[in-house]
Amino acid sequence: MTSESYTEQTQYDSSEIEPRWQKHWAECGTYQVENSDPRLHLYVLSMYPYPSGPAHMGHVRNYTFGDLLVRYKTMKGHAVLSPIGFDSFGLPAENAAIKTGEHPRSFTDARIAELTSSILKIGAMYDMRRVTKSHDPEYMRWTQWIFLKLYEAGLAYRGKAAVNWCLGCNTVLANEQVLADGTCERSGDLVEKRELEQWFFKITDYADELLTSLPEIDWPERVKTMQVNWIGRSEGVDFEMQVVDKKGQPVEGAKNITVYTTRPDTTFGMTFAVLSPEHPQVVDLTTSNQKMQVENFCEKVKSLADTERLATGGNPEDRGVFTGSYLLNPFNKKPVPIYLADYVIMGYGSGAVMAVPGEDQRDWDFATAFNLDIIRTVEPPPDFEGEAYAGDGKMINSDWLNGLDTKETKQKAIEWLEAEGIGSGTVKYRLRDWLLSRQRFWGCPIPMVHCDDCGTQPVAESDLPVLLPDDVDFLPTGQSPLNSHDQFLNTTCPKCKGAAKRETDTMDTFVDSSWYFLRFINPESDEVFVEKDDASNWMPVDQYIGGIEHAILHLMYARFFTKALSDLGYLPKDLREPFKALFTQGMIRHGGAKMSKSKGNVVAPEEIIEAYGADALRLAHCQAKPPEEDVDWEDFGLDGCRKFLSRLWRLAVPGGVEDLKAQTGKQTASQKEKSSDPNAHIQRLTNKLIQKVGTDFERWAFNTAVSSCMEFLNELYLLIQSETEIDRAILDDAISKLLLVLSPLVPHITAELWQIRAQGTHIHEESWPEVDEKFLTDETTTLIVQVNGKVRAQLEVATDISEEDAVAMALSNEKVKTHLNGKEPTRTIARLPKLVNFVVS
RNA sequence: GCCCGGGUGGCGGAAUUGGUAGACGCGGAGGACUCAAACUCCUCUGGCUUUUAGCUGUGCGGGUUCGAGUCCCGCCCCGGGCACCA
Repeated sequence: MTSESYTEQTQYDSSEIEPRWQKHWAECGTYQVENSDPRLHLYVLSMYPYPSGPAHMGHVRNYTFGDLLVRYKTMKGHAVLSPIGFDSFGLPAENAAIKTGEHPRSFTDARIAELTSSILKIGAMYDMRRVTKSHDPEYMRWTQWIFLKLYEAGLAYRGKAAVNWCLGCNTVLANEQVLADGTCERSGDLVEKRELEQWFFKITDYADELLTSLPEIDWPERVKTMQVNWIGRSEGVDFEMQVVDKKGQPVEGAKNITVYTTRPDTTFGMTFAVLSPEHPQVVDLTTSNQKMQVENFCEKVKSLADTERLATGGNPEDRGVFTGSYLLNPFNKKPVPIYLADYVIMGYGSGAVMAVPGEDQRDWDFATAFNLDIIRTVEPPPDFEGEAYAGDGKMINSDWLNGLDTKETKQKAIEWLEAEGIGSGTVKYRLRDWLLSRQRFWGCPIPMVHCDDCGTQPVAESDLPVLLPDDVDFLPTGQSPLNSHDQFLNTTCPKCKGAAKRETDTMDTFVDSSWYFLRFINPESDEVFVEKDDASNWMPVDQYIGGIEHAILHLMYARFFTKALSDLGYLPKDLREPFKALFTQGMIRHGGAKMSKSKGNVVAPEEIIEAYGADALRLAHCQAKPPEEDVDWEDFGLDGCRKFLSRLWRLAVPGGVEDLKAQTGKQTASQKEKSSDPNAHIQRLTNKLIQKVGTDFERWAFNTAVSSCMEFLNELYLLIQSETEIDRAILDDAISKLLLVLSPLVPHITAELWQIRAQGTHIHEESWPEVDEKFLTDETTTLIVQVNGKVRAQLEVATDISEEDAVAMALSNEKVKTHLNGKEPTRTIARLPKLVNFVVS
């Protein structure tokens, strides 16, 4: 076959090439790794997808980046663990069941099949032997086992609390799943507070470590900041105050009130105290003539929705009420009135605060409304008046603290309270325990049993997993069908063997996703959920990739699980963080809006793949924007990407070079400056390309990696079409290297070209090409000549030019002469071989 | 209010250490090929002007420096997170 006829016959046809290679990779197990692999282990993981059907563009973006990294790191000689699984429990399957009657299991299995098939069409490769699914009985068994271990350790408990109830989902939610406006993050429905008995994980035990170990992990700053905010650590002091009468005389039998403050330094300025209306001592503290008003106020607060209550603003007079009682300010021994206010909540600190209107704006507003004293204890800047001063400064009106600055006062005040035996420095967190019960069917059952005689008992390990029944009617009752399923419900008590009822709550699906990355390591084991030694070899995940939407929920929970399981001895002692590095890819929008069915702006990846090919789509994802930024579908240069691939094909296909060269006579030859030695030039460009693409891959700069490849290809086109004589071996080597560096990015076309160029090997078994340093050093470079900082000339000079020569050359340049205007430079700055700058006055 | 990002041509973006601002792609203009068109290939493409050249230009105002998109100070705008949390 002559080269001409080859190019004519084999056009670039992605729809033929891509499925063929995908099949080949799957059959050869190209991206399967063993735990015992002797190469350096690397764990690259994309976030556990919820199977909602065929992949959407967000998935494509995620898996394109992940796959690129897996392939690149494999070329670099690592054994890369690249698994995938499915977060297959959750509400959509159950809602569908209520609508159609189809069991969530078969519904979910069908969605998983769709998602798997479309992920493979992207050309993303995984070790498919390691697939896990949350709803798999074997997986459920270990989820329940972990629950029991946490329960034994006191890290899972049942407790009564005012919890978030989503009216749309008919279940409770974790604090993390409620948005700031009081709606459900999933359904958008209103969330209300209900007093219920629920299961919790004691994540607060780890509040401190979750915070302090953040600096050690390589995560985006903003994700870490979000976690810091969410944990909400504050340092302060708890101290007690005595209940007194108006004159400061102790009230017989009254219990002391504990307040929490972060500003003990300002205590001399406390002119009143405020309790939460839910505070247990409210009734005792209310005097008879204030009784009516207090009761009315508490009623009103109770009727307020959480969102209304937490809303700032409103009339301060309507937001509080006097109880009639007083507390003794221990610093100045003066009585201060006790008020109730809706903005003080029982769930934080002790539900009681000291009010220092001089240094707290909220207290200032309250004091103004109720005509209470305002005493400044920190000297505000001059001309500062009419509002609270929350900044630092010198202490005033504070007796023995006067004259000190804010910071040392704080310390002194805490020491004094501790010495007096009425208080101690404490640290508080905003983080609450993780509420994990869900009143829904399609989740992992909580393996507990309620016995009338023995109370709540854990299911025996040997009886795991507790499975979900198959014969279930899904009715729109708002009740989990488990509540009315006798066979599921009735069981025997693991302790007394008497009749007992099963727990009908299932686990939050975030429980499933808090340990799945561990299961990938030993997916087949029925002895352990993960082998400690293997976990030690693979964990932590070297590169985790996913969306910013999981910044708090999933990422915090998974960190908690890892720490807890490590402390309990089921994971290596030194494994304290699950994800060493995290990359959060940007979201995809379309026409400025989030892609959604209701907006009708969804772009189906499979259609794009049909029209342009998976390689073009992958390329477009990498090229359009830096991967961490949000990107609009309208900014995807699919045509440009497809064009690039066609140009690559034309060049690299056997006979392509000759074909291009044949056009030269008819074409306008390249206007670009011809290099004195085109062969050396190509070798230099080739080696620079390898280096550039490699470092760009490492630093997640896929957009510039693509640019460099395009630039390189353009340059080859020009060189071939110019009259220059090029050594064919050097040119072929350049093309081969281009294919190699592109192979993680566009795996199909490069595999095909590699094969038809008869390289004799499979490109995805090749190593990353070595950079030959000797080609990196340029002999000449462009020297910039500036006069007063403005560019006046560019000179081609030897890279090792001396300062003397450079300055002489620059001075003899006509343009430079013109701008020097006959004057002697007062100063000459030389940064060789890049720049010479003459300063003239 | 506090804490993170970010602001560069018509558009997406590049500039990795303070040293040619606008790489690469899209869009646009012109040309070659063609009977013609498409494809393909080549050239040009921040703005202004008196266009072989000059001036100007990276949200705004200052500053440091021989030199600032990059560093410092003060603002404006956009995106995100947290927020009566005591």
